Amino acid sequence: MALLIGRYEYTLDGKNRLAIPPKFRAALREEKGRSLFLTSGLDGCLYLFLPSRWRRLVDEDFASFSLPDKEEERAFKRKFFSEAEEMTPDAAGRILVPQYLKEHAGLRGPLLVLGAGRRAEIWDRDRWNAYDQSKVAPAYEKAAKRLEI
Amino acid sequence: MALLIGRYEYTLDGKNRLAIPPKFRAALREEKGRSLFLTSGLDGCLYLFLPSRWRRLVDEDFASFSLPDKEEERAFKRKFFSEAEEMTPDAAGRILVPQYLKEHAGLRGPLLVLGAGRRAEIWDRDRWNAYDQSKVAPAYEKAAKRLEI
DNA sequence: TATACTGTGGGACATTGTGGGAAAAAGTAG
DNA sequence: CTACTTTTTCCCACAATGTCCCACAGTATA
Repeated sequence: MALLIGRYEYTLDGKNRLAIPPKFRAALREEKGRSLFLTSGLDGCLYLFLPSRWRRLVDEDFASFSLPDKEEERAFKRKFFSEAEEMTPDAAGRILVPQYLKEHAGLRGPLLVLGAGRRAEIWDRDRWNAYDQSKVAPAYEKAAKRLEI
Repeated sequence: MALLIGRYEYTLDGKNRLAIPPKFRAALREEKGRSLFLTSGLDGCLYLFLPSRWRRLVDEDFASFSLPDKEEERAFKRKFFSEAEEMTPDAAGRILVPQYLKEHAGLRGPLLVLGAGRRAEIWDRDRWNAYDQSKVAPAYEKAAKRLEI
């Protein structure tokens, strides 16, 4: 599977449509399926998966996943599946962001679509900046030093 | 069998009819049978199964299911079958929710139909929100990190 | 400069959610 | 069994939403 990298800035139009970066569209064309999978992510963003990654997630990771507490496991699986959507980009390469996911990620103004390796992430730009300052920047320096980049 | 995912908001009309999300109807059309199976679910919701999943549940999972305490097993199976209904959507894609199931799930105001993988679930929206806050949110982050999504 | 592509907007059409009425079926009382 | 009432099923209606298609200005590419 292609690695998703890069940073792209878009806006949600009046109909809650979001453009997918051309490079990610190209990656999608290389895949077997035609649709992307959009879910609510951690730290207030949305996750976007290519079909191959989504299938692996569901068929392997998820199928064998269990928690000691069955009630917790049920709760997790409920949330995971109920806040996931299969979206096929329209002719202009856009997907539709459902209202509840828009709210989850606090999408108001300009958005960022970030490559994040095996997935992409969608952030409200302001929220990303705040998160970047408070969490990413400090961690990044520390980690980069350990890696000796 | 198709995975059922996504979140959809509806209301029960005056005749206790509930719309089925178009995507789930499409999944039903792919199946051999024409009807959905509705049962009382855990944690105060209703479960909704596609024909193929229901058959597997009854023929395999259920047939081989046993409890050490035979009386408990009998009680469970009684409840399971007696609170299950076979519902065929009408021309507008709605099913009829029996009174006792409506009460089991506390369906009063707006409802949610949630994709939950191999089944769908029907929740009173307020009840889901309470459940989400108290059970799902705490478990979610922990589990998502373990999965390394 | 010309060409292709991208991001964004908007209109036309189809589908959906929801309500209600008529017909059929089931139940009840005499 | 008959006459009447209630419930259920089926069909139609329609506003509102969603989907699909085309448009166009701006940018990058050749």
